[in-house]
Amino acid sequence: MDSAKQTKRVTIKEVALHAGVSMAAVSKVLRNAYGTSPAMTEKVRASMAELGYRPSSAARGMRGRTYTIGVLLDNLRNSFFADILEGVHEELLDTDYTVLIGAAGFDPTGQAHTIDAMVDRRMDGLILIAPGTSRGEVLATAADTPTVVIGHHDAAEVHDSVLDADDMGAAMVVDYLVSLGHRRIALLSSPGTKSSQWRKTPEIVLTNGYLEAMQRHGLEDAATVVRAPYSDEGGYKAGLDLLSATHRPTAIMTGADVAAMGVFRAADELGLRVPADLSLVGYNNTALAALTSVQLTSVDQAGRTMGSTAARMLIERVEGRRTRAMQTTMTPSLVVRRSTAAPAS
Amino acid sequence: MDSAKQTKRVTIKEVALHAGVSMAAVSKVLRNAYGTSPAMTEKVRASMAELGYRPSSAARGMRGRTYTIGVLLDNLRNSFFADILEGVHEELLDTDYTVLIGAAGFDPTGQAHTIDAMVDRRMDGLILIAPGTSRGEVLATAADTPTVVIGHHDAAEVHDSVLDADDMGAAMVVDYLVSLGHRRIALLSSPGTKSSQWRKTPEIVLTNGYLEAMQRHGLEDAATVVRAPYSDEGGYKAGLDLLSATHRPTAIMTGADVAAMGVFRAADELGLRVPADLSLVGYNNTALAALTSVQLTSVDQAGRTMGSTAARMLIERVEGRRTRAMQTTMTPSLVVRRSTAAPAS
DNA sequence: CGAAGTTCGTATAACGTTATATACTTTCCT
DNA sequence: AGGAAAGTATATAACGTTATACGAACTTCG
Repeated sequence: MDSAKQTKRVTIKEVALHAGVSMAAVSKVLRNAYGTSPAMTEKVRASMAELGYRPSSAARGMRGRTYTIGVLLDNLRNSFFADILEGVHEELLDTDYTVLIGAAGFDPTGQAHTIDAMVDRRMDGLILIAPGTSRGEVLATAADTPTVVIGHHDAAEVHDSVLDADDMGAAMVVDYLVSLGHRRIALLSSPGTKSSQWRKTPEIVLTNGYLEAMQRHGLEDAATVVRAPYSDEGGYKAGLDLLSATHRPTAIMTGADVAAMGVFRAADELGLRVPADLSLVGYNNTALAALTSVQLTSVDQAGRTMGSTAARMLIERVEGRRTRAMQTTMTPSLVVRRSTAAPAS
Repeated sequence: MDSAKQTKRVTIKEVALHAGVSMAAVSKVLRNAYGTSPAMTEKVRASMAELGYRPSSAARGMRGRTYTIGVLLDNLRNSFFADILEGVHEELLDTDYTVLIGAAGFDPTGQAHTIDAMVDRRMDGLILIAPGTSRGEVLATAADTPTVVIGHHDAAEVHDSVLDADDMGAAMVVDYLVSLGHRRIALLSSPGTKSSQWRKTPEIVLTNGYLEAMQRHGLEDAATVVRAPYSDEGGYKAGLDLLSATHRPTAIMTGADVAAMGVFRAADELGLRVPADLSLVGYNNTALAALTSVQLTSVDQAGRTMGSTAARMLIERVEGRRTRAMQTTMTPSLVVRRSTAAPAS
């Protein structure tokens, strides 16, 4: 007699009994399936409400869907992901789907585990934000579960993609900085995962865009690319390296706002002022960049739109309204704030 | 012949066949249940590995557990939550449990939906971070599913709690500001949800701590409390109000770092410098506060420890090693940075 | 040496849904 | 009127696990 633990949940059977119909009928109403008269639907709905019926996702998952969408991301600190998530939620607000997020860390193994966990839970669809897992694993997963990959530019027949024209973004930054008079413009990009088989990760596309733009301006000799994790610490270390070199750059662009903050810290420590001594440009235009005390020039990626687009594409697939893979590319835009200026001559 | 869609998953049955044992035996090995010889365990494990077996969480959920822990939070932008999450992940790293996060928004209805969704999915345990849902709903959920509530100070027999001594935190801030010479110290706290039945939400406890401390210093007449959502926008509006009043405060403390950033923006717009004209104190000591260009004095809450503690308590309950409810209270500490100074005389 | 434990393994009934096959009514056309 | 087609509702076999009950083979011990 353990003080009435575990209140028994109402099942489809009891609803059927209460409404005076078969279990199959209740199931049909639940799924909006064909073969239900308005009268019966109404009756069943009423019984469900009265009894407080809630379908068991576990049981549903054994045969049909679970009405769950999984979102994989590496960490919660990058507020660009919060933008994307907002878009996903917005799109799925009035549907029966629930969004569950897996924060898998930066380690590819951990990410693979999380993806597996989502598949084990029979999630209906997956949104993978710049997964560090090998391409092969993602393709294998996507073969069985509808998947949208955000970030990577590699097209695939088996999954959909939403991405940002990062090459264009890089070019915009370089063009802008050159127009201010900068020539020694360095890029801080992410190291990426070794042998992940992705050929066009965001950082690779970004780097190519940067190099092409530098070349276009005849600045190929002034181009410098350093690799560091997109974090405050990563930006700090790379910033120290870059800024203590003999011919230090007059401008640094980073692949993420958070890394730019680390560069800022390094500059501060070396007694360099932004933007007087160093122009700094971030990427993603997160809330961080807009802070009064920060005012970081950044590239906006419309994360919210990317999220809602990904969600819409995913549901189309889940519900079988589309079988062909597709890619959506967003155009970035430059947001100029106070971290950039003409170089000291 | 749809190009071999849906690769058939390996089931317990096939593992049993391959290992030459019964399904029951495989299930036992899977659960580390009693009644398995080392030899058989080894054999089954080998078969599972060879066939690439993965248990179906849906099927498991129908009778036993799902090995899933759900974490409810309102939004992803508050990086204090990321700290908590890190602690949760850390604690659960070497276990079979997977953490799934629901970002439910600030709306109580949305949060209730998300909690229901987690229960529908038969999650083994729930961690609710300062839920805005009514206390009654939380108690009802906790009666069936092991639950840890983070933030709210209301004790309950049915769920565990992890909280921060917010009254002490407020007192520390007031004491410090008074020691600097401040007298007109305002508090910006969260509005909280109407009729949520929680009597001791973090913001209420914080406010009480603040009022008591002001009183202790004989400053009850100088006490001002304004309520605004913990967001940049909320802080901005409240900041404008406070700082454009005739007798404006010389110091403002906020219940969240992110709100302090909004106050900063308001001060900037009014031509007030921090800390010369206004001392500003945040709460949570998020990464935001530590940024070079921000340097916000804040109260550290040891979010990571709160997360790992919550996870440990939850697993104890899930695995039935404890049935009595318990509360853990953390002691906050003040981190002084450059946003506070003596008031201009 | 037989009774009473242990230990290890098996058979099988749940668990709560979905989807397929089927039966019974109507409605719609010649 | 007669038969096909369309519309409704039902019965029931999965789905992949877990947990209980039970049986068989060993030990232990008085």
